[in-house]
Amino acid sequence: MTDSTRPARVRFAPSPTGFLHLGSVRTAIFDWLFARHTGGQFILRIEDTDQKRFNPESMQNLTTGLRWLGLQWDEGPEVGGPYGPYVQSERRDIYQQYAQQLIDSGHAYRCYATAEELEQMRAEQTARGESPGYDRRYRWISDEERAQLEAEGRPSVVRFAAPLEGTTVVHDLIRGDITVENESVRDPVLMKSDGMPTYHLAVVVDDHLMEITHVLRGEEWISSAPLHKLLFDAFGWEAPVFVHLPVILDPSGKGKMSKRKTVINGLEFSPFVHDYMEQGYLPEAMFNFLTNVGWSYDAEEEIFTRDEAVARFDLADVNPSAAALPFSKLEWINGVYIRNMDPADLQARLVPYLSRDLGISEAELAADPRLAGLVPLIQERLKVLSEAAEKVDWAFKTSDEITYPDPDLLLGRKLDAAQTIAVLETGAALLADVEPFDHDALEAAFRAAADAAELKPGSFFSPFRVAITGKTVSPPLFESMVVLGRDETLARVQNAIAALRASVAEAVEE
RNA sequence: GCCCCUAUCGUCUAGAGGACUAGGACUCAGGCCUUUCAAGCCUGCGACAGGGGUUCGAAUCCCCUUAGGGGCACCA
Repeated sequence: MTDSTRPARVRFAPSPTGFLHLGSVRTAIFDWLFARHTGGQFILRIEDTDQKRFNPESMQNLTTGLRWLGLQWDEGPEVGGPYGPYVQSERRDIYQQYAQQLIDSGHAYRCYATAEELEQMRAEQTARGESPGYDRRYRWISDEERAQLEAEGRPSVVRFAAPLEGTTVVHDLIRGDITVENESVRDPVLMKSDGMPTYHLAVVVDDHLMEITHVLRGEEWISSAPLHKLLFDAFGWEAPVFVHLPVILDPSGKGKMSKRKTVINGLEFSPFVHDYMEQGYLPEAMFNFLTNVGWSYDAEEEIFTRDEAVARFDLADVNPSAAALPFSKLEWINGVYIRNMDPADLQARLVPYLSRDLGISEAELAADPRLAGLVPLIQERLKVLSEAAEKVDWAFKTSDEITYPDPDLLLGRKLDAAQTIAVLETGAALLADVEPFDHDALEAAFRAAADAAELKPGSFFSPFRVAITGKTVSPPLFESMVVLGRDETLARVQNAIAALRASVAEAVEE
């Protein structure tokens, strides 16, 4: 159990270098859940101190993705807050001030090593079989040497003067104590020569200034946690609680999930949130799915609402071991959410996808009575919203656009072309006369006809399915007929009869 | 190479020394239902990495081994 009585301040601190990644989102979800659980704040901070890698497009991608998932931040870009600015590149002066404070107190120093010099140093270390790391060569130079280098105008960075002896113990909320020899902290760079801070300085200064109580981040940060602890100590600040979340593994189980799409056994997996938006995953399903990786609601239930998760979430219950995302479960969960939706809601959510895939304007679709009839028919058959088009496209075509390139598909089970034509003609007569033209009347009439013809329903019905939709797999038959209406249904059946006759004639000629 | 983290079915997980013949979910296989496809229902396959301790008793605590993962930048 974590102390849930005190409101926590947690931050999600991505760097805007690419598209929003599922691994990042899982961290953001845990941040959000913990903030809500404790009645605290969820803060968004942009870590854009690497000017070379900054990608302006990714800001939009990030905020869109977070909002899609319902992870609205309480403080941060676009919404402001009392601890701003929340974009690190706008906080340059703050970091410079704190770096100077560290230099003044003897906890940091300027280093004048060039990139080439450092590269050579590492090469030599590796050649000697030593582990590569800065050898502190500028830590103990004399004041005269320092003055000389400054006078020459040599560019410099600010490095942390790490303790040379002893050990540092970082307590991680889900992993316990992590102990590291201070000697292994090799005076990392705090301020780069361009005047920007490195992650290490910026994160410590900002987490302190923004009064962050719990630092949630990926386990790839474990190795720098002792450095951060040491920095908090050097400033004389109290460190926040560290929580290193398990990394998300590649679906293949090999290594961290990559930052690009991967193909495994012919299936494509994307690590980017926007791809799931596009495919028609529901944000609430995605949220539910991701929440179950590294944390669990209880021993039995895997489907739960956001509020239920907020009520139970506790960082102390997070599982420390790395996990691959179980994508087959995502499909299942999404299907569950779709099935549980109010049909009117589903219809509204389907409109943008159908509009895109069918080439019909959203306004036109929304007003089309066929859509309302179709949605309940496909609701339990949908795994993702983007599948809808292929399931209902036939309804939006004209009878001429339904073609039968392979007329044999029209054939009922164990029926030849002549028998199938007879079936279709029987059905056509029923379709012309049945009253009312609704599901029950149609089913009754067709079942009676199948009986009379001494055919199994499946074998009698299937020619109509293909005639009407052009496909062997479709939504339920009679409901589909009702959506089309009597005239359109009849026209398609007649076209199918004609297609079969033509194919019989062709076969005779040969 | 060095440092650190982790280890339960194929995958995601439950498990806080006795409630474990190790539970759930997804996937897969079989069956039922059925106008196709789904959905639903039932059944099945399937795991405590290995070895030492501690203890009356270990999936659970300790150690070693092994395996997997992360890190060793003027990137985050």
